[in-house]
Amino acid sequence: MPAHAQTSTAAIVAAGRHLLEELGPDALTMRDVADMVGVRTPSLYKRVRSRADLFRLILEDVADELTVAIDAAVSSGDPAADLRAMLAAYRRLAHANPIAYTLMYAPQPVPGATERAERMSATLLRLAAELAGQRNALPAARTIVAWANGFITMELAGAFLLGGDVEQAWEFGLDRVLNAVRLPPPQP
Amino acid sequence: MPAHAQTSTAAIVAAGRHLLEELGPDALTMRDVADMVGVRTPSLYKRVRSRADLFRLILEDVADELTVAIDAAVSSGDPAADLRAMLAAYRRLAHANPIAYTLMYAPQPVPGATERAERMSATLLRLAAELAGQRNALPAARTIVAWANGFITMELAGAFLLGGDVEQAWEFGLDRVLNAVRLPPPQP
DNA sequence: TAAGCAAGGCTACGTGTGTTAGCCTTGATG
DNA sequence: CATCAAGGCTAACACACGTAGCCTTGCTTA
Repeated sequence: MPAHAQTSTAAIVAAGRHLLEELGPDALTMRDVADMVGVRTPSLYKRVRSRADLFRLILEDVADELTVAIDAAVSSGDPAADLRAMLAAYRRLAHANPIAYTLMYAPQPVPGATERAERMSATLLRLAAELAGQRNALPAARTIVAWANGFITMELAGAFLLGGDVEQAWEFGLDRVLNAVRLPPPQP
Repeated sequence: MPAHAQTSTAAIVAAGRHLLEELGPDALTMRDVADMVGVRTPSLYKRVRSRADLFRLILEDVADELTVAIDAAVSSGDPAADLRAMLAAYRRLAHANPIAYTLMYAPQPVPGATERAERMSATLLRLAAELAGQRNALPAARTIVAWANGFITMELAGAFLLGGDVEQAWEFGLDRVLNAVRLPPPQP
């Protein structure tokens, strides 16, 4: 290796993540990232293809953390309890990285989304199968994750504006949704 | 009134909406909007404060359509049936305007979101109260709309990658969630 | 009817950002 | 010791948003 590298892809991604969460997507400029890691702007392009690519790397980084946190939260063996712990961990990380989280479900999905989704889905699918039966595992998992994702997205967007206790609404929804997917289909 | 206006705020918003849905947020440039409505770029600033303001106007426009579509869908008098129709209309409009829809729950919420949310919530809250009782109306409404929003967000982002029938998953979740919010709390 | 006036176009320009081209230093390697 | 490429750098381009300030137009009113 020639001359000592003054930065690294990891440092660039970390700086980008910091700027993104601290000041929002528009404030994530190549200039400011370069300042943070101690090089001039064009040097970033030795590590990162483009600004869009940097966004992709940042979201991958957060997605990786999400996967790890989710898997670490599962332990008890009881599917309902495990799902509660998993979704709590999911929500906690989303709160810690609100902007990146929201961007993960933005239009123009980034390449590599498929693999990411599969990694994140494995544990969920297993638990959903235990809870709702193999036959309904996929729709049950989709119902659960749709509810959780929707709830978190809305609270992060500040869409829960009518007062009331948001925490209570989370518990309410969690109880009801987990219960609902394991019941037989309702009668009209 | 002096010299004939060659464009209008409505035309600008319509052009912006079209560009946004057709080519994505990055392609929504003031230049292209101006071309579409037949004026030069700086003339847009007589009607619109900034590009961010144009985004705001576009999202308001879509939100208004959403509100109208939702209210028009409610008719039968049966709360469950009305909710099904309402959510179907909601989803249909989201599919017709996927990028704008996703942007509505993006970071950095736009001003005016409060009023929008209240307008959109009125019907939902009434139906939720009929279905789940006055006491649980708010958390029930939040559970329903969180599920629907999450489901739609994920399918628009292409996050349902594991195959299976997405339509069936929608029906599955809809049945289960509507049923769940009117039941008494589950026993552990 | 003629003068005034402001809405709403326009051109020209400044600033900031992403990105590329191409050079130079550096230190590990044969 | 000579080579060589990784990884810095400066310079410059393209293009976007946004502002300044002018000019035309046609309604309004004395």
